[in-house]
Order: sequence, then structure tokens, then C-alpha cells
Amino acid sequence: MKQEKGQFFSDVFEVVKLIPTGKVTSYGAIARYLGKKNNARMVGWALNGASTEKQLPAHRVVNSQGILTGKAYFGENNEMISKLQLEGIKITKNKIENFKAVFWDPSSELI
DNA sequence: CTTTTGACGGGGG
DNA sequence: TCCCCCGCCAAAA
Repeated sequence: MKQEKGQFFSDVFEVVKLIPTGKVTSYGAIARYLGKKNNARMVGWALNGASTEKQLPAHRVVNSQGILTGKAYFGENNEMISKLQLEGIKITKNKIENFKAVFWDPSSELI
């Protein structure tokens, strides 16, 4: 494998890739799955290096509030919102409506 | 090498 | 309920 820059990055990439279409997850959920409860910031940071490149559906990763905090990193347009809406996710003002309904927890769904 | 920041989360006032 | 602070880990300056 290639190990981009750190072991954590690779782990985050893997989990993000496993997010099913039409579902979303939070930074904290991924961090918790990796064993780091409070290092949700690292998850976002990892995605920062893959925001443009890679095939990471990072647009499916939001914060615990269901807000698209990193939409600015996807492009000047609301590319992130558009993609999510196309997947059937309802979004209002950068915020996922039925967040809980579309929430995908790797710690529970994934083993 | 040290310091600051960062796509966050949770707790406290 | 809203606002502020702390924590945690890693990378960039």
C-alpha cells in the first residue's frame, strides 16, 4: 500500500470509501472507530489532503451536527451539497435535514 | 526543535 | 440556550 503520510490518513480513507451511497457519517464517528475519541480534527485534516484528489466521498462526511463544515474545500460551488442531494440526502443551508436517518456509524454498521 | 493551527467534540458557565 | 474553553494528534511554518 502507499501510506500517504501517516497511518491514520490511510485508515480514514478506507472508512470514508466504505460509506454507502445516500449515507453520511461524522468526523467523530470515524475517529472513534479508529480508536481516537477526540481526534475528529485529524479526520478532517486527512480528508483535506484528499479533498480534490482521490475518489474519497468526503462529501458524505460532516460534523456531529450534520453540517457540511468542509463544503468550502470541495470547490467554490456547492459541489458537496449537490452530490449529497443527488444521493437522496436532504440539505438546507449546508445542514443535513434527516441527519440521523442517513447517519452511517462505522462503529455500528461496520465491524 | 518549538509553536500554531486545524473540514471537531464534549463539557462547563 | 448560547458562548467559551479544553482536549487530542498531526502537519506545516
